[in-house]
Amino acid sequence: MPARFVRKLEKFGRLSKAERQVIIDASQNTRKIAARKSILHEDENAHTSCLILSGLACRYKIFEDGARQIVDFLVPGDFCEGDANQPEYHLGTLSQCVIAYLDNDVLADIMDKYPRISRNLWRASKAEAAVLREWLVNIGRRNADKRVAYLICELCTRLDGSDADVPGGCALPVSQIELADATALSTVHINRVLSRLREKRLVTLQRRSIIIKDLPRLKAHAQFQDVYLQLPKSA
Amino acid sequence: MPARFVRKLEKFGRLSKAERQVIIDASQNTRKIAARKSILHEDENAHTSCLILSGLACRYKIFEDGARQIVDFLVPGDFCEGDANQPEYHLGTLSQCVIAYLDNDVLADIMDKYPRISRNLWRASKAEAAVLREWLVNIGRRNADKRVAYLICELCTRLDGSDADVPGGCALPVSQIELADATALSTVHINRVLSRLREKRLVTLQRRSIIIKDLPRLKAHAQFQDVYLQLPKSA
DNA sequence: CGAAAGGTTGAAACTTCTCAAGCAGGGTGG
DNA sequence: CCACCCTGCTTGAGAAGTTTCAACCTTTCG
Repeated sequence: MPARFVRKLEKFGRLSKAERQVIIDASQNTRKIAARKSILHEDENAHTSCLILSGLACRYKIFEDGARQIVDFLVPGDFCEGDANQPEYHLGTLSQCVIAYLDNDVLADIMDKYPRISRNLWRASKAEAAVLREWLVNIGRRNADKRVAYLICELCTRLDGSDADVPGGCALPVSQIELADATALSTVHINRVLSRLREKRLVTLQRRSIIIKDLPRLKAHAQFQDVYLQLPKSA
Repeated sequence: MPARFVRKLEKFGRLSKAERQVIIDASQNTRKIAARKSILHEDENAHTSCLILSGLACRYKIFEDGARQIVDFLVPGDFCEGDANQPEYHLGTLSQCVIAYLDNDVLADIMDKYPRISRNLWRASKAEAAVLREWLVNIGRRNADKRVAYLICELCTRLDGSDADVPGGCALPVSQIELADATALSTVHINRVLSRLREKRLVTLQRRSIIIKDLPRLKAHAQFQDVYLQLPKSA
């Protein structure tokens, strides 16, 4: 595995480095997936887990009318799997991703062999729940401007360091449509919100990506506190 | 422990009955808590877990201006704990509750002794995340009428059987203010939504509680699907 | 070169919120 | 026992935020 993947994984794992390595070693295959593709095929959904090695992915729900709600972003180091109990939810890539796949049976064996893995998967899952709660509050109680700024801060923080091109900030491979799907706003309104953020020189826009050059300033503007992300203290 | 607690626990546990029993046996103490009280004192937050034996509780975030967002309900059988990484979040009761408390150190010992417990806590946590995703979608994408109906359906389903007074339905010990806090709507608007539901004879209102006599009809109205709750198939 | 996808802008409509006032019930102290 | 108060519920009217619709522009890609 290329060194840069490992570097990324160390920064933001919800599992420890050693635990991720166990999963990577047991992985049956690693695939490179293009942007905007499904991560799990229909038939894999119920019995396959995966570990994001690079790129940006998300979990989303599709409604009958085609509307979409993104409910979580997945960054390098995140462990995820399909859920047969949420059949309308899917995992998909936003940028090109490299993903390690693992059959759930193999995962069960690993958990038998390394009891700490299941305990730490529990911890990781609790961390995921903390992020979900924060999204809930964000969508439920913050107005459009703060909501968008807050979400950008979260994503940028979780991706921190994985973007060599923008030191101290990052380029998010997210279109305005996708940002609307994640914040539960219309694309038209997202566009107006981003225009205001651009006027304040907090973000720069490019087709299909959002560039943040001064993350600390955006965090101050969004009143963003990152405790809930449970980052390593050294960061 | 009274038999009715056990009966309730069997219906809706996210942990299996046996696992809950292990936790109950290890519990240092069980307390009866009045309605609208905090479940964990400030100093317990970081090192105490609990298991709801009866009653209805919730997790919520308090904002500086006093506003509140309820992010989850806790029903009998649910396992929960404080989270030092989300200092603005709290656990509180809505009705009178009986709760078993457990020190996290003791929980760690249990997990060493019964490896399956940690694996199933992981499963339980994933189930909790599924509920959170559904709340996110509910608040993000449904209009006030559907949102309220949907949430009532979820809560009623999770509480199913614990209300002997309303066979086939239930009485939710939730005020309009609390429902507003959970759905991210204003109390004024909740009142108007509930008036419409009452006109359609889908709910009956009492001071500080909402009574559903015909849950199947309300579910049809809200287009509520309960797969995500992962109920036992026998139900 | 044309088509498709993403972004931008304006105007009107709609949902929900806020403010404000009043009502109803339950509990408490005199 | 009554008066009062506090909390929760109800209703109206205006304001605010967000969506929808529609048109057009820009970039990318085949």
